[in-house]
Amino acid sequence: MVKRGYHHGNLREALVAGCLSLIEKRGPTGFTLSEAAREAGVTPAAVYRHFEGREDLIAEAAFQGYEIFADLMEEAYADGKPTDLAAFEATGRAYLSFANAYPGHYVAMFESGVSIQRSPALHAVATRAMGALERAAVALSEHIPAEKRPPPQMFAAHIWALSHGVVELFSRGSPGTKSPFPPEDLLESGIGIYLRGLGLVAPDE
Amino acid sequence: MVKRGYHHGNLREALVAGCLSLIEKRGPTGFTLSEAAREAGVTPAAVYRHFEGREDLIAEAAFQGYEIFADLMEEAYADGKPTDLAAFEATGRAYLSFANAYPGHYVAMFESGVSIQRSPALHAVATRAMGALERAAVALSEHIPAEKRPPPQMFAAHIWALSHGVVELFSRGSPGTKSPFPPEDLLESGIGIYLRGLGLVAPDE
DNA sequence: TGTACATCAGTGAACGCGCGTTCACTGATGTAC
DNA sequence: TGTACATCAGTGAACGCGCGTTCACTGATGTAC
Repeated sequence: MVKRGYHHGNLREALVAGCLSLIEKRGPTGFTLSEAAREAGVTPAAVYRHFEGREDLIAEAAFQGYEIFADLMEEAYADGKPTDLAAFEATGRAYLSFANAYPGHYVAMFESGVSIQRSPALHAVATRAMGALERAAVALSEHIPAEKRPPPQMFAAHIWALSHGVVELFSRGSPGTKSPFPPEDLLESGIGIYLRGLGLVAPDE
Repeated sequence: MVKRGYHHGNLREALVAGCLSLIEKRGPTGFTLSEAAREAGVTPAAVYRHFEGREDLIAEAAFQGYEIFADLMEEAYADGKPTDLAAFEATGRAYLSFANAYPGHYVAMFESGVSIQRSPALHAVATRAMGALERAAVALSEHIPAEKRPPPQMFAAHIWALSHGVVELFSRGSPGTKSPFPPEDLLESGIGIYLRGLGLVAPDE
């Protein structure tokens, strides 16, 4: 920690970090520009040296989240290694583990109300993240006989929705949350059954 | 509309209605006790004749939502008529159509941060709603050979998660939302593939 | 039917609060010569 | 190496705002006799 007297050193990142931890603790509502500043040991006015305002700070947090997320997704996909099937499953799991490992980023991205259209850069990185999942779906779909092959974007959407639902309902302490099963198992088994339904996994095992 | 002078007539319900429409328009964050009062043509202080405060108002809105939801789910389940399979599918669809038809309630229930444990009444009605889905899952599970039968709560959780994910990601104008498919189709096809994976639907059709 | 009175459901003024944002400022840092 | 100066990154006071909540109050309604 090289925080020194008058000049902070790296206020920009400190503010993002504060934003993330507040958002994680209290939800996107509970985040306050003033409080993030306070947490960084700085006057609220100082924030305006680095961001246009409250919204802009959250958007930056979301942006950084998407970058991490995109990296993780691409790493999970790994160009379809070892098999298209395994790679596809891995992207689904990557979604959940991202949500677990970066809860603040996750909330900033998906629950803060920040539009993906807010800036071209944000849009680009979000597209990159989803691109990995879509590529996985396309590769996988080629294992299905062409005449009974649903559009690959549909797989991607199904898996995305299932993962998001598991995260929102069972992985975070929101509503009733007497999670009957660990979220990992729930997602794993859900994806398994789903892939069987597509005829991509043997019905016996 | 029998709203008369000094006495409102039915302020309690008018406040709930105002709360719902605000929540629907602006999200759970954008809801203000004062504004709900204003919308009902009444002083903020008047709210305290009927509710303990802001939180309490939202909780009432959520409660009413759960009641509608529970009714819809039970109706969709219809004691397993005409078949266990059809009834199960119908409860999944009911989730989505509830979210469409009652967006304000939906947000109050699932995104406002109101805990289901807030009051016994709230907890009871939420349990009733989920009960329909669970009963549908139990009935359905009996069509699967006992030795390869996963726990029925797991189906219920999968379908719930998928439905919730579809709603959050593709049915409401939140993040990127260039929904590639209509949400109804997405959910329908997702459930279809899933049930095939369970061996409950013939793999050909 | 009329009157007295209790109860109920609102008012409106006031409070303290923390927010986001602006502004002129100043202390610290970096650079040219 | 030393000095002058531009630039940068903070301060702190101030602003107007709308919020949730409280309080003593008052107008409207319902009821007993």
